[in-house]
Amino acid sequence: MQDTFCLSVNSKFSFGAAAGKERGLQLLTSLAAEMKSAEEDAYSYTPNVSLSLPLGMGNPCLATQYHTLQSSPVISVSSCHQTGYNLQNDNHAASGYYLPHGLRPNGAPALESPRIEITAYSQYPEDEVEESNTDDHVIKRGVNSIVTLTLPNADGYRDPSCLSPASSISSRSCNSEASSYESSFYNYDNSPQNSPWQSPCVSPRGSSSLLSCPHASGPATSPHHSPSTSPQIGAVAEEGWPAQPRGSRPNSPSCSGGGGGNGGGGGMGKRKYSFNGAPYRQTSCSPNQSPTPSPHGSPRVSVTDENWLANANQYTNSAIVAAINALTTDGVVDMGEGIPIKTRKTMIDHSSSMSLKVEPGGEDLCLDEELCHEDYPSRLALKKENYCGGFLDVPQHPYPWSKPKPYLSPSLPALDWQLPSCSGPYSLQIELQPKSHHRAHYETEGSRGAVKASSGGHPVVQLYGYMESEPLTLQLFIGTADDRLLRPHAFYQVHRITGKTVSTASHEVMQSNTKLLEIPLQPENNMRAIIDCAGILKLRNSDIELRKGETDIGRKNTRVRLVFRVHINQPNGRTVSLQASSNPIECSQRSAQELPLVEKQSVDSYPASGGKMMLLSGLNFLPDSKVMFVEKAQDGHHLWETEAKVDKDSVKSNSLVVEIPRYRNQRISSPVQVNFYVCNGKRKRSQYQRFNYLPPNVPIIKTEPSDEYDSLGTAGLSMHSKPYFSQPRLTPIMPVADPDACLVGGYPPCPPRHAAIPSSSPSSSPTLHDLSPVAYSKCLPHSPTHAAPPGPLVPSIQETPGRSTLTHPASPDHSSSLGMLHSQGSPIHLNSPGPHGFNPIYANSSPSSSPVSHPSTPGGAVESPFIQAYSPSQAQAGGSSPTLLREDSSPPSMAITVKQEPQELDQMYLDDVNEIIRNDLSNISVHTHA
DNA sequence: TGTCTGGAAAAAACG
DNA sequence: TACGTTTTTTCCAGA
Repeated sequence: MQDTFCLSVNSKFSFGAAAGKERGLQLLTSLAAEMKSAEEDAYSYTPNVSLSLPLGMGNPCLATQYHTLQSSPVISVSSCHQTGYNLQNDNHAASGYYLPHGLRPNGAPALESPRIEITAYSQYPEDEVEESNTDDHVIKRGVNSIVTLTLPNADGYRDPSCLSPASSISSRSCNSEASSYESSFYNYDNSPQNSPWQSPCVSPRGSSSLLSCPHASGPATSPHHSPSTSPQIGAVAEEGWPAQPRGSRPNSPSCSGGGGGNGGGGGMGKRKYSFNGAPYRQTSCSPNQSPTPSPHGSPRVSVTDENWLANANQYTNSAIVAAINALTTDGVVDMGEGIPIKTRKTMIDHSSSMSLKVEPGGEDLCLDEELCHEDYPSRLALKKENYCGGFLDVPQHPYPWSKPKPYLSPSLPALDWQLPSCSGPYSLQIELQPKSHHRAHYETEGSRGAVKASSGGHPVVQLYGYMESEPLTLQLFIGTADDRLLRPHAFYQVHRITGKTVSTASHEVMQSNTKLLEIPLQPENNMRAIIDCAGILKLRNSDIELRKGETDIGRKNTRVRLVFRVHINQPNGRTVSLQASSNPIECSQRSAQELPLVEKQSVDSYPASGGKMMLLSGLNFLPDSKVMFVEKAQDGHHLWETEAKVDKDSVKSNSLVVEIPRYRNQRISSPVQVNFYVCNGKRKRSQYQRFNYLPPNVPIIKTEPSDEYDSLGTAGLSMHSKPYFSQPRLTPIMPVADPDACLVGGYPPCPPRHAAIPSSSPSSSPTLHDLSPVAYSKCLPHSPTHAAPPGPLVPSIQETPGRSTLTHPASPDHSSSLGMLHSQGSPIHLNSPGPHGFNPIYANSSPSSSPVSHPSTPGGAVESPFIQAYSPSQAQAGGSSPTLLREDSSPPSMAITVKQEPQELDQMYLDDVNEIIRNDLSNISVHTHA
């Protein structure tokens, strides 16, 4: 940890030239020290707290502090948050709070060289590393706070409203980005107060113009180019980077940007865009240039929108917000963080013109930029000096109109926090799941359209239990679908689609480095939204991997999930935040065509004797497909593997019947969790699906989560929605970084909570969020209660004293280690039952509400199905209710079953990833100078 | 004309 | 280091 911090600090400072930096350093240093201890104690939390808040260490609930800060300007908890937010780090920040250092890199402090950071992180387990952004954040925050204090102004905010009408145009990344970055995006971080919605101002030029779409600038105007393409790169490429030699793909941002990457490529003539031409990179387009009319102008604000917008304020807490905002600006300092070094360098030169566009990875930049924009006046100075140090100078633009301050949600949970899908009377459900495959488009390509539903049409999301007349905003972002906790996907961004065929109004906003699509949920539509406005943009791996702090690798990391969130203000001032995530979506071209995908299974547990036929439904099954059952030890090595008998005669491309093999040990006394996968060839395997072998005497329980699948069921087999873990196994659970994590009160989680709710947080329901200043407090873990085993995540939600609960992403390690449950649908559910009071299961008042039932979701089941998963930690911890998660109806036995393996990773995935990471780390040095 | 798509070549990453 | 394979990214072209 220490190292990390140190590094961060240094790096940042190095960048930051700003005056006061030293001060900041000192502070940081001290903070770091504190944090460190804190971290030790509380994992990630520390960082956040640290900075400004002394609370710290001792304090169990950082979050609280954090929030507290909000209330008290001084501390600037909020600032931290915000800072984080502002910086892009929101997530991080947030996460940071909860996450241990290692978490995502995004937030990583700006190091001069990303590599360095990585190295530092390397210390930690992969997981940790990845997730850990926290530290950085912390630092940043600290820094920010320090620095920031001064900045306040929100004048400059961009008008969110302006956003991306372009999007429509949008398909093009440029636009999109532009929009997002420029107009559309709205960084929560940045602008806290106003909700973008509220101020729909349209920028005359279109914000985009400012940012300008790369297109214009781009030399080559290939249609494809997405202007926005990677901003950074673009900039870089165009100006800074001369053409690179082809062969090398840029690993470094530069490369990417440089285009070298591709551009480089081809000797062949295909890749036109090389640096020079690099269209996409063009992003660099000078704002001015942006030929593209900014979407802003776009009328997009429909009446509907307006209404919707009106709500925007919901979250706003004026005073606090204001304070926060002021603080927020700080983030500027860090802006550089997200940017790959090279890029930054380049950027420096470019300065203003480049501005907004950020590389994919650069989104950070974008954020930054936005930030810059927002506070422009004050910020600019900072930016350039500090953070930007040259990089992202954003041209100041003239936003004539006052920034719409988006509402900032200082208190809103970070995107990597795990939230429940239902709380109290509310239940957010995905009524219609997206197709399992959607080819994402690159910035260099045109849009590939909106994500479609498997049954045709588009995904549908509905909020149940909401009886108010005020419309709400549904947020959508692209999340991960791996074994770890659900978090924003670093390599994919949601892309706003507009056009004739799009019936749903949307609006882009940036939060942290993640683009969010905000969609109105209106009472007149029964709080139901058809998601026909969301496409998926693929960012180049090289761009993202170079990002500072980014530890995830993009290769083979092509599965994502649509993550929906809604924040409901309560009369008492609290906010209930719900989240539902879709089934995993394979976004690569090739994979979608060849890899088998198991979407549902008719049986998820059966006695060790086996013999029962299980129906699998999914995609790309072949007559030669094999189904392998595997049991792995916690250390990852195979304990047992056997090929199950596939009924060749019944094999269809979308369904397959397999006989459950006999387990190796017929005398198990407790359920044993194993995995199985479908294999079409050497490297063509599906992700692991979960399966539990039950002791002979245990009543068989079919876990069919839902009857829904029955329909599928051929032969009467009822299907479970996705494998528990399976694909996404992700997340669900949150490890709570701190066991003690506090939950915030709110509604009790979904009704059925078996688990007792922690007394401590009586009211807390994971879901709730308190906007109140105090709100997210983090609780430091003291309590083992949550059990999360030491590292492991606890599913959880935090409760802050009295506040809302959230789950945190577990620490990286944890995450990996965890078994997690994963709820495809809603991760949240999983939470640890016990301590936190979450229940895996929800009962919903709403019709379909219960997650479990999630009837609503056709796939609904899907969402919650996994529930079974439980958090290992819990299991281990014992304290928590073992129950866990079983969502379904799984038999009692299920409850017992806990997964023993905390984490089973998909080999294909994880193994590869791990290796890659290892390699990467080993090569870091190399890259560094490269 | 512009958006979507499917397909595939070229480049890069791996082993 | 060379080479084959796999994956990623860019282009092309048709609807």
